[in-house]
Amino acid sequence: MPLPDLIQYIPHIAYDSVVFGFSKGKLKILLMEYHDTGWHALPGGFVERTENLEDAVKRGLFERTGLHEIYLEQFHTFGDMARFQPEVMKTILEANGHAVPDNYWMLDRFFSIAYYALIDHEKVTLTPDSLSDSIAWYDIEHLPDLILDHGKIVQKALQTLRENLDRKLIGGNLLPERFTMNELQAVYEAIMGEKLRRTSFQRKMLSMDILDRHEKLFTGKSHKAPYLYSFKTS
Amino acid sequence: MPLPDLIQYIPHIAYDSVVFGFSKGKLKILLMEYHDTGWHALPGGFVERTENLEDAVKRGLFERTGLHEIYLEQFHTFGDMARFQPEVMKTILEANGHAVPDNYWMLDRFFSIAYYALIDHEKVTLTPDSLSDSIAWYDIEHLPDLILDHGKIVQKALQTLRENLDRKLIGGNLLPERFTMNELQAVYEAIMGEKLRRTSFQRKMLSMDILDRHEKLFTGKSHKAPYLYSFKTS
DNA sequence: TATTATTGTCTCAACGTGAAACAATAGATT
DNA sequence: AATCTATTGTTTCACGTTGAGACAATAATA
Repeated sequence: MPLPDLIQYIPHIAYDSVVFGFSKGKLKILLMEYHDTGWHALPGGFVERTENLEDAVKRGLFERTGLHEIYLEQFHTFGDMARFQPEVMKTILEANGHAVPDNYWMLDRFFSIAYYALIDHEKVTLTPDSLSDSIAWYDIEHLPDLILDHGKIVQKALQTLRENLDRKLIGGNLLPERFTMNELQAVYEAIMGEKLRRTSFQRKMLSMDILDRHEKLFTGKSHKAPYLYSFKTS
Repeated sequence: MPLPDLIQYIPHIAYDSVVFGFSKGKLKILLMEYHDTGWHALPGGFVERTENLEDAVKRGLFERTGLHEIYLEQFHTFGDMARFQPEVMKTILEANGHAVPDNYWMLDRFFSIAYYALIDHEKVTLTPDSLSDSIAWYDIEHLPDLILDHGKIVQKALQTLRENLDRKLIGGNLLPERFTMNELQAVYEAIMGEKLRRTSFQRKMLSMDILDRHEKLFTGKSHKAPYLYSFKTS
């Protein structure tokens, strides 16, 4: 596979996405691992010459997760000189067997527009890109070191997610269509990083009139069965 | 004055700033008016090759307002194809007597990183740039039509400012060092676009323990004199 | 039938806010 | 000097929200 040609992309502009998922009670994000280097990075990409910015991000997410309809929110653009480290990209490309000219466009200074996405962990089919050995879920509390300023990007994403959690009622995007109140509470706790009071949480969620209550979920355990809920579509 | 050379700037990347001020009970923003065309636009600019993004924005704000220390917050990056209208910039440049080559870099597609700033209206010394007849304050409720998507940028700035107003306690940045409770309330009302209850507002502000109370302000009017307040520096 | 674990609901106290009353006071009027 | 007017600072009361805990309901087991 040859090096991508600059002609189809806009130079100096990239995006990075922080894709949140929820599994086994933990909040996780998607990370790529590049060939040989062992370096980890956020899934990102470039914008085509005639493509809307947000369409580029959606295209990249679809290629890696197989999902088309994704909850997506832009949260910050990173443009410090400190993130200009051409030797990082050069090393990654060379580890893939490419001969990289010194003036190759991917070695230029880039501004990265960062988005976070919320997806149902169960629905994704992960596909690495050509430069990567893997794309996989990593527990938000035990992340490996990330290249460039990607660690800072993750922290800012998490901060923004926390600030938006109540205001935008987005927690449900991390769960399947139907879920128990306990599962929803676990999502909120994983995002906020703190325990919440069961009764207050339930009362608050129900009083907001955003949930539909469905049938009970019988798990086989010897106790009262919880109801299943879904978010109202209207 | 010759056309700026691309060499010193990063192509495809611009910033726009929504500078809020408060005067005569009204919330205002700064707009440029370009020579001849009569077109209005947000004050913006480009990022130098080795300059941090935020430093570029501060540089532009200093050139136009004379202020160095400014409350500044990034809120969104605009990257739709719909904002790619090279004939707009071409018309502006030609109205300034420039001969514009078809491939001139300022006619390319640009991504604009938008910031809002809060400043004390009394402290600014306004200076137009070389392409503009004027830079002046415009009442947020009576803005002229703006070029490209600058109207949308203003609306998004205002929305973000409203969302951040209570959470970040930023209203004071629009006032002088010392102010009365009534003036602070007027700022909040102008931003939120609604009247607030005097007693609740006062109680809330005082209970947050963010204000220092100073001497009274005697205006000569025949009624009780209000105290002056300032935001705690700590 | 009793037990256990968990869920759904209710109660009460503490707190925050809207609405209104009340108290204080700088200058004008008499 | 006493009174009046307009505005500011404070207090009170009603009401809604939330934390903390009690209580009721129930699915499977002993």
